[in-house]
Amino acid sequence: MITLTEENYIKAIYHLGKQGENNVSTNAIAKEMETKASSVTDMVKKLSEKGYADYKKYQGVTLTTKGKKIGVNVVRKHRLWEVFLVEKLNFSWDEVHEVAEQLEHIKSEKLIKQLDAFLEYPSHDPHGDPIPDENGKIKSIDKILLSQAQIGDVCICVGVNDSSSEFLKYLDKNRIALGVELTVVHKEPFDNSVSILVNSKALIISNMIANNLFVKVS
Amino acid sequence: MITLTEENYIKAIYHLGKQGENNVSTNAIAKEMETKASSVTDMVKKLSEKGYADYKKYQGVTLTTKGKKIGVNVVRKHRLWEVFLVEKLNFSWDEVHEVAEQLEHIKSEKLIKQLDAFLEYPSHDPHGDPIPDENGKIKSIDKILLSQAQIGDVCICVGVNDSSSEFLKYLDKNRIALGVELTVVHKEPFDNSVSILVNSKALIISNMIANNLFVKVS
DNA sequence: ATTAATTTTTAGATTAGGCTAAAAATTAAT
DNA sequence: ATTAATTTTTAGCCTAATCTAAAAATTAAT
Repeated sequence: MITLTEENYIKAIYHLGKQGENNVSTNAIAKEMETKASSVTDMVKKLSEKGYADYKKYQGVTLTTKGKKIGVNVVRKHRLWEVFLVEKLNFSWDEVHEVAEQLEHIKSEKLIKQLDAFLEYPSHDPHGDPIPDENGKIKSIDKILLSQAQIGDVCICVGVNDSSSEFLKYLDKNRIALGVELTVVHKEPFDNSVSILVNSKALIISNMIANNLFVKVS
Repeated sequence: MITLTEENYIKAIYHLGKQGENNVSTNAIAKEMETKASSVTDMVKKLSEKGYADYKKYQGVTLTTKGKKIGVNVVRKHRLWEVFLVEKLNFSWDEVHEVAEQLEHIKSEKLIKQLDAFLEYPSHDPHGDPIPDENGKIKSIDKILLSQAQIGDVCICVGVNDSSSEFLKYLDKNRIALGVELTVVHKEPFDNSVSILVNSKALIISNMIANNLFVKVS
């Protein structure tokens, strides 16, 4: 049996390794998990012994197939629950993370299968992130950061890079949501800010914002 | 902060003390929690220190107001989740317990408030047990065990005493569900079995079954 | 009212996970 | 190519929750 803590470490490694491909450093995991590097070393050894990860001293860690499977499944559960919270329980997209962090650890195949069906097999979570299918397959759409879009581009907002409450509330305040159309009017070279047209209103967006908003050019 | 284990002990004490009124013995808790008496002693001391229970050596334990509040809230969450699983995710009443045992520990006021609304404020769970309201108030209906009903009584099945999967499957097999009408035809003094009419069919029910089925005489 | 049986508590160990401080290895900088 | 800085690991200790075995208290039985 896998413990809650092990599952959380696997999730962290999964995210840091971009789907668990690259070597992930001890310090990176420590930062992500808000714990000390020494604790990470211990846990990473254990994950390695249990067959969830490959680890060599001082070389960082990668997930095994078995570990990746767990990682992607936690992500699947997290995102399905987020959809549930927003669609069925009227949570807003900046409120779901904390609760989904808890719900993602509930163990029941049937629960997730039925939840998926109940939600009508959603493809993306409320932040635009793709929901892996039951085999762990993720279909990603070709999205770019708003900061990469060209002047004149008409695009649809499809996701956020940062899903912190502060950022999401900023977007709400400016009536930017997934599915909303944006037109790039001007890009200021001095500070890399972007002037856009959204909901037929002009809006100037800082580089920081533009770097955290995913769009699809239409 | 209360730990998961503490919460589970409180729940056990709550149930054993019938809403936490009576003194509960160490051994009773050990049996309920499937653990050793010595572990119970340790935990009960801790609950007492933390103000969730009153405990005197060799005298058993009772919940404080603070402890009862937690106990009743766990029960509320457990039963609401059971309703969700049956009503929305097509679980059958014998499949919900295990999953609800996990879901009952999710911490989020808003989650439960919204879930309650989403389910349209159910008064009872799928086994006929009442769902405490957000203030912990439980409205109990006047139900009796089928074994207590008199010959000629026409009654409605309103709950189960034992909610083990085996018992519930027995009921399913015999088309007995909550809301179903039963007529008591005969009570056999020799073995205390009960002959009933259910769905216009005659059925003989053992004393053991009759002792685990709650009905309301109409 | 003693003795016997049962229940409960204590004492001491164990396991999971985490921490601090020091040592070892790696990487960066002169 | 050494020295310096950083990262990672080790060693030793801590807390929560558990266990076993033995001791103490309570309850039951003669």
